[in-house]
This record gives sequence, structure tokens and C-alpha cells, in this order.
Amino acid sequence: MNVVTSIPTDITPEGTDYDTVCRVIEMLTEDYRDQPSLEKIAGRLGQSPTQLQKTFTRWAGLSPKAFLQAVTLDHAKRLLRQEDMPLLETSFEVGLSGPGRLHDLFVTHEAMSPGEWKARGAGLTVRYGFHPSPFGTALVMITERGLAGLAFADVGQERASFDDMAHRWPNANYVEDSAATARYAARIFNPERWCAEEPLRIFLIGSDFQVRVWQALLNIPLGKATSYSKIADEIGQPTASRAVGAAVGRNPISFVVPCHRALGKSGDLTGYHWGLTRKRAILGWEAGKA
DNA sequence: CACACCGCTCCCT
DNA sequence: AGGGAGCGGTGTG
Repeated sequence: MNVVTSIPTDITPEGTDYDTVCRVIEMLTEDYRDQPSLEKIAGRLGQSPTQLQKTFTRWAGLSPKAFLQAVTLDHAKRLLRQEDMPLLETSFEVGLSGPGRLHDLFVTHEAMSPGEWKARGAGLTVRYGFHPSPFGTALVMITERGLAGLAFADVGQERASFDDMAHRWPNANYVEDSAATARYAARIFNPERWCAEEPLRIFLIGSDFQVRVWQALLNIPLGKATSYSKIADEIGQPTASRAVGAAVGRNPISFVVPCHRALGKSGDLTGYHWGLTRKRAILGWEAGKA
């Protein structure tokens, strides 16, 4: 791997909307037993309920109350119960990932060949950059064949996020190019720029099994969710739900490949590579877009 | 080959 | 609610 000279720190200003949302989520999950009221939460943040309302509206077009509802276990269970989940398109052909995604980010996907996968990124040039997002700092990685990586970093953890990603394709050549990646970030996190006519090109770098799991994730519409066991069914390996979980956890293109829409069968969130709080935030944000 | 490690699930207190 | 067993893919040696 090339030596990396440019890892910015602390590019996201403190006191952002996401920061506030995170703290609300954390308060709520800490003492979920005695559900603190909105007034109490606002008070603990040193804000008025009205201010909190404004923050959520700016962030996701959602009231705090609607957001809280969207991230409860009950709501997750309802998401899992729905029957209209599209079936997985089993072919590896390039094409739209699924029908009927009116408000969702459209993508076309291309997967690495098994030979390329074994090379662990040899001969691949990856350009990367850090950008602010509704969910904290995002690390965007692109190749000539499309978007290959999207990671998140907590404040001051930019280097750790980069290492996490770079170790996945250790033989690739990494070049800082935030001018190029900024265009991707701007589009990915702005729903007004999601359109079917010009789908976002993504490049799935993973094993055969992993790519099949990630393709299944692409079929989950915005505002919905599925379970690890359902994904296992869809890819034709109904007893492999645990392996599915591991593969979901290795998804290199967070958010765009919606691994946050995979939940435990009971509706538990069970895990997220970039932190459970972030998974809740993304699901809540999407509830405001669905 | 043999492990150990995982964003799982099910069954049993 | 929490523990244990069995599950399949992957990385390491």
C-alpha cells in the first residue's frame, strides 16, 4: 500500500445537527426503561423543545417525535413484517438494482471478477476524500469503474476509518483527490439529486458470496428493512444467515449499499460497522424521506 | 488442513 | 433476558 500523506482531521464542525441527533439517540438508548420526554431531553442538551424541533426538521424533515418513533423496536418489527419485498435479481449483469424505488438513490453495479478479488486491489487506483455528511464525516473512495468505498469517521478518527478501508484492498494505490470525490458526496447525500436517468455507478469489490449479499441489500427500498435470514433465503442459502451477517458487516459502500436496512429477525438492530448510533440515525433520517 | 472470528437464530432456562 | 449450540464464509497459519 502506498504511504498516505493526507488525512485531514476534524473536518466536521462541532455542534452540527448530526451531533445533536446522536446525543438524543444515546440518551434514549441509555435509559430506554423510563423513556425520557422530549422536554427532558431538550433540557439536558441545554436547548428548548422548539430548538430541537428546528434541528430535526433541518436534518431530516422530521419532528423529533416522528424520529423517535422511527427508531423504536416496534417500528422495526413492522418493517420486517411487510410482504412486498422485491425478489433478488440473481444475475450478475449490470443494470438497475431494482424496480419501484421512487425516492431512492439509483445505482448500477459492477462486481469484481474472482481473479481480481484475489489480487487484493493490485493494479487498482483508488482516489479518496473526506466530506461532511448528515451522519458525520464521510470517507469516499472512487475508482475508474465507479464508487468503491464509503465509510464514516467520528471526530478525530479519520485515520482509523481510512486504515479500515485501505486494509480491505491492501495492494491498491491510494491517492488523495477530494476535488473528485466531492462530487460523489454531494450527490449521494442530497436526495434531490437522486434520479433513475443517471444512476450512480458503483463497483462492488468482494468475494462471490459477499457480492450476492450486497446485491440483495440493493433491493431493499428506502424506508423499509429486512432481516439477515430473509437475505439468506433470497440468495438461496437459507441456513447461512450468520454468514450473511458477516458479509453485510463487510459492506464497503455504506449508506449507498443500504446495509443499515438489515436487522435481526426480531427487529433488533444487532450491529453496525460504523456504530449502532449511526445506524439509528440513518434509519430515522430515511424515515423522513420515505 | 485446522482454527477463530462474525452485524444470526433457535431453543432452553 | 440471558446462555449455549449449531450454523456458513473468510482470514490466518
